[in-house]
Amino acid sequence: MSHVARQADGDEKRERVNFIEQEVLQDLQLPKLAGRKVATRFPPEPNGYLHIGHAKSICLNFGLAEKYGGTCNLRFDDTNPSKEEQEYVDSIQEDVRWLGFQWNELRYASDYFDQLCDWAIQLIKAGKAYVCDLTAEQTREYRGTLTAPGKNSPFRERTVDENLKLFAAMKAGECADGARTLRAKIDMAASNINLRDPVMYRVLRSHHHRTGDKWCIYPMYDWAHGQSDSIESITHSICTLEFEDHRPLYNWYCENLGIYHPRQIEFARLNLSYTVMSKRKLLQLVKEGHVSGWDDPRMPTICGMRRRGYTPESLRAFCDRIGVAKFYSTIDVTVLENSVREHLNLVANRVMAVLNPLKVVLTNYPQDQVELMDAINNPEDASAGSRQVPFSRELLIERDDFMEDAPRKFFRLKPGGEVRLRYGYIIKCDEVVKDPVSGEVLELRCSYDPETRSGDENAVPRKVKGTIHWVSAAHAIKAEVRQYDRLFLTENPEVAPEGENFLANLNPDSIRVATAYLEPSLKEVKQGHFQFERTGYFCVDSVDSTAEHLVFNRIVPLRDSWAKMQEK
RNA sequence: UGCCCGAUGGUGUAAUUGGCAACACGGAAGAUUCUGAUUCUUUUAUUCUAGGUUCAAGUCCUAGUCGGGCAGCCA
Repeated sequence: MSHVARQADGDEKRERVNFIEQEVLQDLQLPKLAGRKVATRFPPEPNGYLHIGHAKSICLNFGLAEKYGGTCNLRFDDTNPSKEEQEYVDSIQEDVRWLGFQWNELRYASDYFDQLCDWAIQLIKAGKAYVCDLTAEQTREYRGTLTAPGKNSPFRERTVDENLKLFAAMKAGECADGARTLRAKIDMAASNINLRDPVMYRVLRSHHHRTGDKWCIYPMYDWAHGQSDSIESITHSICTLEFEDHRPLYNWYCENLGIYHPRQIEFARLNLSYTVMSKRKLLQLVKEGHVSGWDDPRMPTICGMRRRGYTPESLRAFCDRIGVAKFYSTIDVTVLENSVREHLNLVANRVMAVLNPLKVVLTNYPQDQVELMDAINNPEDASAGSRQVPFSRELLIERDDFMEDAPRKFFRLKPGGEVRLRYGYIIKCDEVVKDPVSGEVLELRCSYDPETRSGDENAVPRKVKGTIHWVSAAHAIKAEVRQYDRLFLTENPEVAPEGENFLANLNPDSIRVATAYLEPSLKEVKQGHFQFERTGYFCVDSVDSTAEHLVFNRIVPLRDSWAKMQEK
């Protein structure tokens, strides 16, 4: 009912759309786009794994198409074979699908290499492109600086015929790598450096993951991207802010080629606190073994988050929540974590698991008796049903749930105190057994109140302040539990002490492995997300967990207001 | 001493395009609770600076401040 009310409420409110969506909606009214639906593309370079920053772009591009009945292509920007690999092509497709999106068409910039080449010849013939023999270093010198204009290349005024001939030679493999380039003839004095006769083609002998050894010249990003968009009839080419300066060039190519001209719109890429996002740094973490791989659950990669147990729904909700703007902002990781909790709370079945055990003996409970207690699987979802959990004389509880010298506000077990065992009985702590030497608490001897069985209609309605989870010692199954924490200690890992880099900020305690005791219902589990009651959300590790050796990853802990209180 | 872009509560984004600054998250307080979870209620706090235009400016103009991007044959 409240759901309906909320919806009705929402209908009355103006829908909030980001600035890109606004522009798109307006553009669609233009005569140029008459009768057209929005068409976007997600254009990753296959030189690394996708991360949460890409998820923002994916949600934006695919989301826009989805929302307005348009289309979104997945296009690999594979114009630089020296850095690109099939492995990445595969993982990117898997990640996009996993996020819940379907591309209209799967394309590659390399699909357009022939067309691009024809267009280059067209520009040469129009006197708008020339072959340049300057070395890379000379090219840089001639380009000028941010404050000083460049000067024309001595090869700038070659004749059309000569350019045609030389470009053919480049293409035919008659030039050494780096010996020549094809450049657009624009303006060496332009205040925008991208317009100072940008390189269109470089000579590069490198095996391409799709075209093999067919080409020895490869187009630059700027020369490929806009035309690829144009070929695919993209209406809106959405990219990150660093390409803002490239927009005039994007436009120049489309205009001078006289081809359909999509509109490029830029937005600020995502920054997350306590993590790094650059491909170079992520690669370094992997290569140097600071993490176990691209899919290490501590990585901000999509595959890392997937293995960690984050759900596509939560990632999409997160991307929705952070909005889209041109302001370069940093989102606090807790926003991500809260999105994850929000979804998991709805879908994750509850189970009981003890991470740090303390033995409890119920002295007045019959020696060999075992009761099966009914436990609700998910209070948020009645259809999830219930299960039975064995209860017996010897139990394991969480060590943190007992305190010998407890403060007033401590609602859990203390000497002489009472607590409810979740789905069990109320018990009273009668005796604390300690190691005479170390003083360590070895076990608790308690008595249970047989009149207080959970769910029993005849039970006496007693209330106690606290409820704790437990497992039956004899029935519990062991599992390895990996409790993850943030990979970096500092909010912005890029800021490192003098002479050091981001690695100095690595959290040495970002993974903590423990042996946990789980209720037996988890015995045959192979996959899935669970809430370990009162502890956190956990998932079966997709890589290392086996029937003989269960491994769980902590996705995210539950909110803990007790811990927060203690901090004060 | 170039060009381009940006600046709204603690954080992130809105503001019907010049008309009462709002939404979410977080924080705080409380209620409910057999999870110190969830849920619910209440509450907190905002337009970078200085001028100008206007009945009216977060929005327009001018200047400044601060932040970011750009000098790959990377994307």
